[in-house]
Amino acid sequence: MKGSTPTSDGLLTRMKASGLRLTSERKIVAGILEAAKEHLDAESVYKLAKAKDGSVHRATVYRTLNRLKRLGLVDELDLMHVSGERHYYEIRPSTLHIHLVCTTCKRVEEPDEAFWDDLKRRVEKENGFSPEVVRVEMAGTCTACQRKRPLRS
Amino acid sequence: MKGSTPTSDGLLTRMKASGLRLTSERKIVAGILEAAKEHLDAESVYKLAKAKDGSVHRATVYRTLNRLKRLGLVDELDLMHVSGERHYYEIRPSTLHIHLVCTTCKRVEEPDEAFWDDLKRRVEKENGFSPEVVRVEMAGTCTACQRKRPLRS
DNA sequence: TTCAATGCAAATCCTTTGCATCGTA
DNA sequence: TACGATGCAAAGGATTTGCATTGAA
Repeated sequence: MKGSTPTSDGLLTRMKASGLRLTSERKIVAGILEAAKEHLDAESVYKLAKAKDGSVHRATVYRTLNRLKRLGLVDELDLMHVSGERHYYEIRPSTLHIHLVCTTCKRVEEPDEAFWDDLKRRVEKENGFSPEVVRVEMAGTCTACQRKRPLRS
Repeated sequence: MKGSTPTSDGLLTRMKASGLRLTSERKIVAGILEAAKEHLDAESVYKLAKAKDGSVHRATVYRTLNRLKRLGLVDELDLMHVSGERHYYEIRPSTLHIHLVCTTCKRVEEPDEAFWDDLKRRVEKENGFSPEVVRVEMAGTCTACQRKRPLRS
């Protein structure tokens, strides 16, 4: 995750702009999503929230994640199920998600967005499709794991 | 879905090659996946299977989909949750999925794979990552819906 | 003050599992 | 024939919902 690179305007600001009431529970959830250094599933968000304030209820976390998702402020990912059936939440980075998931070490890289413009232009030109949100997920082998296992085992 | 374009070798053939027993239930499920003209979730596959043979049990369908998924013969998609929380199953086309999901009419286009090589080469060169399976999902507006609503409503 | 958001607990939905039986290889 | 696959029913886990209460705007 880019996690600590605070996403543009701050999630809270955008939540407010979307007309959401900024309750203390929502502030906690937003904080967790912004600080996340790895992808978190709903249960993990709940546990972290509960650790900050024992009174936060699971249902509230689910409701909040759902609302954020429906507002398009947060996205739900499965990371191609490379490491299980869980679903992960992350702040919508802009319009583009790129995840390179290593099937060996399970680590997730998020490269820079160099080819986005190409991709977008191409799809617009060739398919007449105007993309708003783009998700690119690749499962494969990362540099480190390629070195460890240079030939097929 | 490309559905009716029978995927390379036929799913059944590849199931057999993977060492699976070809029971009548599995043949039914394979047939449904191959014939599908749209993306199907587990429940839909079950209903279609049940329609073909009333004795097919839901658990069998789930078990079969799971096994196919773990074998890499079938992929599970969420299509960016554009039209709900369901998960969809499709035969793994090769190594590449491209889905353009229209947020207005919910239709899913699957363009040809022109930019795949570029994308792959780029990721290999710039990130040292060697992709095996690639999923590109874009949510946006399709040609038809752009015409219907040329400016932002 | 008002209406959205929360906590709580029950309900629901989806998926998985244990076990006896069946059928493919 | 043997062992993997199925049907069935029950368990399990994740997520949602109704309702009374709380609290942000």
